[in-house]
Amino acid sequence: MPRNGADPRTRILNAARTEFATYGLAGARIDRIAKSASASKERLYAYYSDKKQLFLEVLELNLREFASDAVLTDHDVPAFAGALFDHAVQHGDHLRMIDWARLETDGTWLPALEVMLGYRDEQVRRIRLAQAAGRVDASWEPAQLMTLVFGIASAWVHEPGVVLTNSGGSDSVAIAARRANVIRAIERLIAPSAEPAIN
Amino acid sequence: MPRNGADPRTRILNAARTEFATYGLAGARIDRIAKSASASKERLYAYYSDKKQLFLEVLELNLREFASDAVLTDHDVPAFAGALFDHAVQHGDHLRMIDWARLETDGTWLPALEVMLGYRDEQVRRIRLAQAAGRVDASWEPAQLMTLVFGIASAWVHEPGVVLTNSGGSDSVAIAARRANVIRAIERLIAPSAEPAIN
DNA sequence: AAAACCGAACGAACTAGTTCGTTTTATGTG
DNA sequence: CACATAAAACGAACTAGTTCGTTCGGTTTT
Repeated sequence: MPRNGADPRTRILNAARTEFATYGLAGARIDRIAKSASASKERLYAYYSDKKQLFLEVLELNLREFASDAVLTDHDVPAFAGALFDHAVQHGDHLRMIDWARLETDGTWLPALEVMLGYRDEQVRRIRLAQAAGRVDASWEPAQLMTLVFGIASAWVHEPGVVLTNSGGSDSVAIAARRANVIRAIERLIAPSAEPAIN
Repeated sequence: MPRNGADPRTRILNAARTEFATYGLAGARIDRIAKSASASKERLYAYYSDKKQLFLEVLELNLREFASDAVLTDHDVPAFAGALFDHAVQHGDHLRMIDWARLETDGTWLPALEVMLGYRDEQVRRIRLAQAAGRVDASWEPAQLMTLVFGIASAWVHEPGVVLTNSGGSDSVAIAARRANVIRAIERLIAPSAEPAIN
């Protein structure tokens, strides 16, 4: 855990990332972060004013990486969903942080999430383009479809049974199967057809 | 909040339900529960040995209500998804509790979740029946489809953008639109023989 | 009278954040 | 290269506040 050649500031930030992702804002321990970063609390508070601010810094960082990692390109929504799924698998921390932020929040903070909103709106815009290109059924309301894609890509992260028991396994075979199911689900969702209209 | 004519034990349990759903295990305050239940801490610890045990009691109760509320019947998976969605809307607490339990857990507890596993397995079995009845595409692996249905039905609960900002509104019109989208998504998923089964 | 209940106080353990003396590292100068 | 000086970092103790769980005398209910 201590393998961090970087300067204390980054060491602390990295330690905070796993600490907050694991225990949340309330459950995280400042001393544990400092120790795991091989740094002193004195340094921690020299760089970050607050426990909460450090938490928000981590959250924003995660959201930023998330946003730059999974982007809808070439009107290819299934591939986009696949990228979302892969990101969720490889960076489980990011999803956890988002959940922590959602649960531990009064609704009274907007600092980091403009990142998320900008990202979301951009992808929604691209869904609209994919619809114009005939790659996605036009009867979907873009923003709603976006939410569905997110929900499907992260279904295995939030599913109560699998998740609470650690059952279902995390071996690469099972993961590949899930990924294939995600792709297939999305393909079925977006397949253009002669269906009635919306809302 | 304090209007509870019941005996202290149930008053405490009810207060604990909203407290834990709101703040989680670590964030919940015993004094707040007691006060909100118009009971004394002395009574609380007379009935419940532990903060954690009270939390688990609440969780199990929620899972039980959840399991009896949304059941797959008549091979009608879209209706099942609708029921899941409705339950998520009307009992947001239950979903939050599940998320809290997932996040705040080391993986070292099985007390309450046998409820969830039994429920899950039963619904999976019914999906299999729906497939046999030709109402659901047989090429889906039942358990995987189950997870997808859950993910779709609760997509708006977990979607980062909507959820972190409280945007998107919770008016009945928006909710109805979401519900319709859930149904439509499921219908597209399960539609039999959309794929090349050759012949 | 006995049991259930309240209210208030208390102890012990934790924890965020601060302070301060000491040590290490970086930097510049002769 | 040697050396001085300042900034950066460490470590450990300390403050102040919070919170779980307990205890106990008094009050209401049965």
